[in-house]
Amino acid sequence: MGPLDVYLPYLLNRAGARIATAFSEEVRPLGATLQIWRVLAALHDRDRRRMGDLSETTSIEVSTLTRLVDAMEKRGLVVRRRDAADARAVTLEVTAAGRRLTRRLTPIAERYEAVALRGFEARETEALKASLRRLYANMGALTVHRRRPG
Amino acid sequence: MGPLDVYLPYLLNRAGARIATAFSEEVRPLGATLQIWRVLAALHDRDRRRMGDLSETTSIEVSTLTRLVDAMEKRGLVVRRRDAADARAVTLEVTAAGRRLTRRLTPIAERYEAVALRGFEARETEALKASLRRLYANMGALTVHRRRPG
DNA sequence: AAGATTTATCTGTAAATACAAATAATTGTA
DNA sequence: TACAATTATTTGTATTTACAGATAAATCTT
Repeated sequence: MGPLDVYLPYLLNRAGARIATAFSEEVRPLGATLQIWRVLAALHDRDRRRMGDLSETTSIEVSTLTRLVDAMEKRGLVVRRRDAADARAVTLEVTAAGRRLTRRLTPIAERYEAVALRGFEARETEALKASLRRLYANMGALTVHRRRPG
Repeated sequence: MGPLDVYLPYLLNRAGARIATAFSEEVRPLGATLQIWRVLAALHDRDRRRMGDLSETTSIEVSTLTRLVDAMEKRGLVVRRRDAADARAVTLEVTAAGRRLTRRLTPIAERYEAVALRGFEARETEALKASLRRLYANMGALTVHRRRPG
C-alpha cells in the first residue's frame, strides 16, 4: 500500500488545512475568519445573494452560514433583507464596513496564495487550479446531495 | 476581484470536502471513518508508531487522536503499548481485526481516487500530487508550529 | 544525584460544525 | 380559493475538533 501521502484525499486535506490555519491566524487580528472572508468575497463578486446561493458557492453548510451571518450582521458587515420577489428567501447585502474589511482581506489572501505557490510557474499554477476544479466536478456527479429516499 | 473559485485555498477546501464526505459515507457501514482509515493506512505502512508520530503523518491533532485511538482500541482495531525504550511514549499496534478492516478499506480508497481523477492522464495525476506536496512544504516553512511565546 | 527543563500523552472544556426538525412562505392543483 | 407539496431559512442538539492545562517520564545541568 505504501505511505499515506500517495492518496489524493490526504494530500488535499493536509495542504488545505495548512493554508487555512495560516490564513486564519493572520486575519484574526482583523476580527475575521476564513469563512467570513469567503462570504465577503462571494458578495464582492455578486452582491445581494440568497443564503442558499451563498451556501452553495462558499461550500459553507446553510445552518452554519445562518449563524455566521448572525455574527456578521451584528458586526455590521452585512444586512439581511427579505427578497422582494420571494419572501421565503433572504438576501445579503454588504455594508460600507463590509467592503472596507474586504479591501483589507484581499491583499492578505493574495499574499498567502503567493506563499503557497512559491516556485510555481504560472502554467503550473493554472494546471493545479484547473485540476482541482475538475476534481470537484468529478465528485459532484457522485455527491447526489441527499434527496429524499424515494 | 472576481469569483471565489480563483482562490487556491477555496479550491482545495471544496474539492477536499467533497471527496472526504463521499468517502466517509461509503465507509460508514463498515464502522469506519476517514480518520480511522488514515490511522490504519499509516500503521499499515509502518506499524508500532508513537502517537506523536501518527499525529504528524495523519495530520490529526494529538488530542483528537487520543480519543480516536480510544475508540479504535475499544473496537479492537489497535492496541496501545508503552514504548519500551521511552516510557513517556505510547506505541500503537494493529490487531488482526485492524488488518482485516484495512484490507476492506484500501480498495474503497482506491476506487474513490479513480472517481476523483476520472479523465486525468497519469501524467496529470502525478503533477497534481506533486503540486500538493510542494504546496504543503511551502506552507510548512511558514507554519511555525506554535512555539512558546518567548 | 537533585532539581529544572523538555518531551509525550491525556483530559477539561469551549468553539465549530452538521444533521434533523421546526417555521414560514410560495407554488401547484383540484 | 383551499389543500397539498415544495422551497428557503432558522433553531435544536449531538458530534467533532482544537486549544490549553494537567500528568508523567525522560534528559540535561550543575
